[in-house]
Amino acid sequence: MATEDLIERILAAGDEPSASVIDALHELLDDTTIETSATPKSVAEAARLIGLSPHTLRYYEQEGLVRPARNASGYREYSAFDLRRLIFLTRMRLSGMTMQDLKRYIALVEQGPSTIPERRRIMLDQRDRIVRQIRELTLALETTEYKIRVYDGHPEG
Amino acid sequence: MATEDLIERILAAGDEPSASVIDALHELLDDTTIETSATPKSVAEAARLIGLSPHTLRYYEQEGLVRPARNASGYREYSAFDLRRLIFLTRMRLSGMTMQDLKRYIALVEQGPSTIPERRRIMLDQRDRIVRQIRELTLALETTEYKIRVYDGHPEG
DNA sequence: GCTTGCCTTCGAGCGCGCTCGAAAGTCTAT
DNA sequence: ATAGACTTTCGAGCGCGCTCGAAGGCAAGC
Repeated sequence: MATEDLIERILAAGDEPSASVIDALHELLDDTTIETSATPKSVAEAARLIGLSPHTLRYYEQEGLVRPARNASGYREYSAFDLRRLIFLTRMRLSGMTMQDLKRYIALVEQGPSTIPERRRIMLDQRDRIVRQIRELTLALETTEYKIRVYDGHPEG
Repeated sequence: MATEDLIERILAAGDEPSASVIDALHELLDDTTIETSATPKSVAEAARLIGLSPHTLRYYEQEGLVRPARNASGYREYSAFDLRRLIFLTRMRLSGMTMQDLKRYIALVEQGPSTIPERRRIMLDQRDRIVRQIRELTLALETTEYKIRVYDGHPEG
C-alpha cells in the first residue's frame, strides 16, 4: 500500500528525486523485495501506471519479460512485484538496452542465484553503455546550446 | 588543413575534450565557418572519418541532409564544410533527433537566415529532449549501479 | 586489355520494437 | 437480456533508419 503510493509518487515526480527516495526506489526495484499486500492491477491499470500501452505489456509477457498471474477468467493480474519488474524493464529499455539483452537478463534472473556472475557482467556492460550515452548526449547538448546562443545573437561572442 | 587535423584529433579522442577544444569544435560545426583549403574526401574516406558507412552517407544525401560536390566522373567529394555538417548530423542523430526533424532543420538552414526563428525553436526542443534523456539515463545508471553493488555482495548495506 | 577496387544508381529487404485489428469471452449496470 | 467497456489470443502490419546487392562505370597497375 505504502509501496504503491511511493511508486506513484516517484512516477509522478517530474523533478529530481531526493537521495532517500532514490534509495527507496532501488529497494522497490530489487526483485527480492516482495510486497505482500496490495491488490493486483489489470493490464490497463498497470499500463497506465508504468506509462506503456496494454498492447506493449502483453508483448513483454509474450517475450518472457514479465509473468503476471491470471484470475479465474484468464485476465492478467499485475502484482507489485510485476510492477517493479516493469519499472526496471522500462528503465533499461529507455537507457538503450535491447530487447534481446533484456530477455537474456530476465531469463537469467528466473534461473536463480547461480546466474549472478553473468547478470553482473551484463549490468557492467549496461553501465558502460549508459556512461557512453551520457557522454554523447552531453556533447550534443553543448552543440545544441551553441546553436541556440548563435541564433540568439551570440551575446557573449 | 589545421581544421582537418583538429577534426581528426577530436574524433580520435576518447576522453573528455578540454574546454578550448570544445569551443574550437563549435566553431568548426558552425556552418558559417567555411574551410577554404583542404582536399575533398571520397565517400569511403568521409565515412571512415565520421564513423558511418558509405551506404549511410549516400542515404543522407538522398534525404537532403548533405550535398557533396561531384567530380568529373560523378564521384562524391566531401568538403570540410560537408564533413562539419556530417558531424553535426551524427551528433543530432545520436542524441535522438529523428530523421524527419533533422531533414526539416537542414531544409530551413538551406533556406537562409529568414528561417532562424524556427531553427531556434527546433534547437530549443532538441535541448529539452536531450536534458530529459540525460535525466532518464542518470536514473537508469543508478539502477544499474545498484544492481552491480547487490551482485558484488552489497558491501555497504 | 585485363584485373582490381573503388565508385555510381536503384530498389528491395531487414531488424527492431512495437502497434493494431479482428474475433471472441467476461463483467457490470440498467 | 442487452449494451458497453473491459479482457483474451492471434497474426499481420508498420515506421524508423538504415543496409544490402545487383548491375554497371571509372581509374590505375601489370
